[in-house]
Amino acid sequence: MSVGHTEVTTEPVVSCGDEHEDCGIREVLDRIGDKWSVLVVVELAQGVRRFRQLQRAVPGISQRMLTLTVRRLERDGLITRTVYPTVPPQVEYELTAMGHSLTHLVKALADWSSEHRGVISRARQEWDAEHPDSGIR
Amino acid sequence: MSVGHTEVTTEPVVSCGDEHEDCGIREVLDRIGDKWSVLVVVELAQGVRRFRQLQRAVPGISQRMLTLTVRRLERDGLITRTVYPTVPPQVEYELTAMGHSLTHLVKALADWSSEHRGVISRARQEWDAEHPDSGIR
DNA sequence: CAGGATCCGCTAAGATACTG
DNA sequence: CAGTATCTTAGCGGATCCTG
Repeated sequence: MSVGHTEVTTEPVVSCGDEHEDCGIREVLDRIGDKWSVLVVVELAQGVRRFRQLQRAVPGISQRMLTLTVRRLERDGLITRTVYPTVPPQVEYELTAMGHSLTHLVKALADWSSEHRGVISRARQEWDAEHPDSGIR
Repeated sequence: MSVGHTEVTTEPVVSCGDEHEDCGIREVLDRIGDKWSVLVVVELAQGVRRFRQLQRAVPGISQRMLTLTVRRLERDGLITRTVYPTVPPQVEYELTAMGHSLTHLVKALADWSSEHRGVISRARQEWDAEHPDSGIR
């Protein structure tokens, strides 16, 4: 076995050898990679929430987007939607068991983010300084 | 303290109490939540790759999208771009240390995905059956 | 309160052609 | 090979109005 060749390749953590090409990563990202899903999930991690409560908890989200977001999360079995036939109507959203398990993943994301936020920010500034008008942003 | 009130609230895994509102989750998702970044990172987790190698390894990506993707990853300090002034030109992309750490996160995503893929798929079929023409997909 | 229905602008992303 | 430049399109997401 030849030495001298300094190729590190730090052990393939993701070999992606299971599926035809992309693991199932894209499947997850297609669900939580959008603008709002994670924020809704994070809020629901605190407990049961009603529609308006969610909208207030996630500033900037429109009714339309909130509706679409909770519908998709419900469709995937990540949250439940309970309608109480009162007047005025009352609808409660709650994480399912799977939804809660997703919460752990979100925490991993948050942890990684807070750990590297500074480094990324500095790398970005440096890159922007070296590439003044690159169009990238 | 009253009992009787069955509110579970299964321990807030993500309390999100650090930042003003959304933790740093969106920051990560804005980087890897797009259509291609993760796939490129996964491929680079195998080792150093050249431009065309990456494009072949990620079927369906266009030159333009690959360029944009690697530029952004480079800007964020997740990969390095090394140009060898040969002819024809040769450019090598490689994960940085931070890029490799991101790899662990991606593995967590892949694991969660493969664990729940079945459940999600079934939940989705059931939902679609109950809501024939809802517009959601 | 909890949404459904519309209209509409913006940008991400694909296709194509060209360059050092 | 490794890109850049340009054009075009799809659809995400915002705003607004309306209903049970």
